[in-house]
Amino acid sequence: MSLNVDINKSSGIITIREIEMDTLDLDKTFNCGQAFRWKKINALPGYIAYKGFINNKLTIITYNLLKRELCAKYDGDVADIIKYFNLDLDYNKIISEIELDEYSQKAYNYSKGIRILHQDLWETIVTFIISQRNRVEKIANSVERLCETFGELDIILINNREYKGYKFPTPQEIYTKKSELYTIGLGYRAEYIDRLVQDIVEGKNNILNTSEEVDKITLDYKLQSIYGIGPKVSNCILLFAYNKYEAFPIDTWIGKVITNEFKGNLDITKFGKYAGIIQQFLFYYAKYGTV
DNA sequence: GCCCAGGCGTCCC
DNA sequence: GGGACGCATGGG
Repeated sequence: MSLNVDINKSSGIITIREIEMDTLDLDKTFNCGQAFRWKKINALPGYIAYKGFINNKLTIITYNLLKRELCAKYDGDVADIIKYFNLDLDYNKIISEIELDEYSQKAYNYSKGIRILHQDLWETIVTFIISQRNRVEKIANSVERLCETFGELDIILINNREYKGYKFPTPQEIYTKKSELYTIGLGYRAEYIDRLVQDIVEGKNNILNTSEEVDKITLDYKLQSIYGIGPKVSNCILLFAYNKYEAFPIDTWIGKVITNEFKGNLDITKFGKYAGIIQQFLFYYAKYGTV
């Protein structure tokens, strides 16, 4: 599938045209619980705008509802934006090839517009370690404090207006003053991050050097051998960072869906190799769709 | 104050 | 290998 792309040389703004809301809805995609650092910012009428990070570079993303254009103020290549949003994946085609049961169909109708992002591995590992037994709103606060405490300030300029944000800290940046992990309200999860940071910096853990070509089983094993990462967090990392779409995280919400809607027995293989996308629809519908 | 959250490690059988 | 149980915080 070919994308209609344009780059404005003077402003450096990347525009990707003909992006439909029902295959990329920024509000749903950024707030569905897969990413925790995108913040909605003021925009002109007819636009949706967010501030966040892509490849750990401060980025402003806007969507023009009328023209159906996605814009990115991003210091890097167009390919990075396409990769981050997985824009080369045709969601309509993928969904049309899955036989949805009645409940999954309802979940899809409610959730369409969510795309699984292709997020930074290290950031995803840490944020989903923090996510365990936690609330989405609180996870975002914890991650933000982590970035403010250990990360580097990034600033970009659009029309003479400054936008600021703290980058996600590297393992080394955390390691150099890691005792502060215990002062920013992470609870018992601070120790998990502490040990992982130490193992990575001391060369005892090479998870950040693993290729995305490695198979899901091997990656899952490597992830779950990390102290503080179990099946659920591992599946989130496999899905949101490695984009292993067969990954199907089962959390409390999906657990409730399986119990209440599928009589305790859901065969996820019926969703095929993109089951993880359906999982996200089910999660979003269960959490937000049924008041 | 009490309850709970995109779970996991540790016992114990 | 499976089922209880405790777990640090902060927000409602």
